[in-house]
Amino acid sequence: MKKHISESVTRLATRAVDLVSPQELTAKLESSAKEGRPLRVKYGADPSAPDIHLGHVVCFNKLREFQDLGHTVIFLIGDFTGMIGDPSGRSQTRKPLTREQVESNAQTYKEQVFKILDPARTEIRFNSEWCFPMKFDDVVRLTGHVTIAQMLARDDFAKRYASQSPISLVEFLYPLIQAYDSVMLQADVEVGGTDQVFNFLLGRELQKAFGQEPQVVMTLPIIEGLDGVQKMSKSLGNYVGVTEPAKEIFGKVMSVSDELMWKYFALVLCMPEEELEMLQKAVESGHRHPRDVKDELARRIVARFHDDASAQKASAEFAHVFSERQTPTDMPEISIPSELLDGGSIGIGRLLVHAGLAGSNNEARRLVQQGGVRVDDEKLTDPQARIAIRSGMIIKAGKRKFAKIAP
RNA sequence: GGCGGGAUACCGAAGCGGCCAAACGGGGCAGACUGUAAAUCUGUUGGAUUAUUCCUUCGAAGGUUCGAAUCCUUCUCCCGCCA
Repeated sequence: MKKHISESVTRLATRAVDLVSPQELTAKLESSAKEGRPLRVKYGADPSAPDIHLGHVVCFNKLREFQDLGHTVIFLIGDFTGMIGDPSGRSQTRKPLTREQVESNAQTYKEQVFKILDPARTEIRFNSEWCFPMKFDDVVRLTGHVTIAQMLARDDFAKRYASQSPISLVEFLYPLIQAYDSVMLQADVEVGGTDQVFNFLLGRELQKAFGQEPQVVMTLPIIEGLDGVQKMSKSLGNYVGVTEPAKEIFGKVMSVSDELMWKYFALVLCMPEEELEMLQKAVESGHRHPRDVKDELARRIVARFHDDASAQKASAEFAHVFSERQTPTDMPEISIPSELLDGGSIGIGRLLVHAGLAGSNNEARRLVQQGGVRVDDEKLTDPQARIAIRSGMIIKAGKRKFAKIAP
């Protein structure tokens, strides 16, 4: 029994960046086992970004581990915060949401989250439940638990304060709300990215103030997105969404840099440490080509969110298009309205724009001048060229954009 | 309440009467290379136009000038400092 629990702790602590504290986690697991009461593991979600991507998956994997040990995940949707937005208007990503938007986002979340989490052991909650009924005196009393010095302990606040950048009072309130959520949920554990440590720790403080046993805080690494530098996020557009088509997921993963792919193996696929090291050694020694390893990564990720067959297909198609430079097996078909045609032909610029392969005539011209356009595999260099339209004709713009003239 | 600083293209940031569709960096796109949509290097990056050129863009509205992102007026918003 004891041994069993220490194994659980070891397993749960794997790849966690912070764990406050292993002793407390052990104690909680013990009392959970003794009382037959599953732990309440909190995960807070932003209500405005319902596209779950690989960055979230890192945390969900961990939550799933808790579930596999019989514990309950409380998936908290921060709809209160979402509906208030950021009144200071500093952050464009924080536009106030309506009730309807929140609900439809929650629905989307459910569909996506259960690709990883076990619905039977997941509780979905909204913080508007307790935030909206609060009276102003409740709020003021809540603020009494925290000092400015504590707030300024948070790294980004400290930096901004030092550099005389603005810090809105609302921004002080958000961590407080998050912390209060932990109180209301009586969370035993809170899991999230490393950027959340401060907020999670504040949760502990507040729980203590409310006479609760403080939650165990567990943070996981943040993975960089496709650009390899910034954290994966929807607003930066460098993400791989779990509901994207197999082809897209595959291609996006293939565009991850060689160094970064290891992180994906570790955190998205939860590859055991020893296996990961072996793989890395195999690449370093030249036994395996990084491209092939990345292909494996991409296939496994696709298989996880779709299935093996789609993964194989995506891989084959990728090789077909990018390694062998063949045209893809399927591509969007376009038809040219007769009013755009002049004697059965059309200017290349207009054609590219119409096909959605270029955003403007100027862009189309640039594309042609740079040698990025091929019609039926023949490179065009003259931006003024006129194309005699023929059904089945294939237009290629850049490396990966294709269109076919409809019959 | 007093004083000062600022608002520039997707983002950051120069420019401070004409050579400014606007330096530079990031990002994006394209090309070369590659068993990768990695890395690296190169080019490109408002719109219309075959081109000459024209149109929109430097917080908003007016004004000065042959000519304004650049000067003046008013306005809006943001930030800091002191109280």
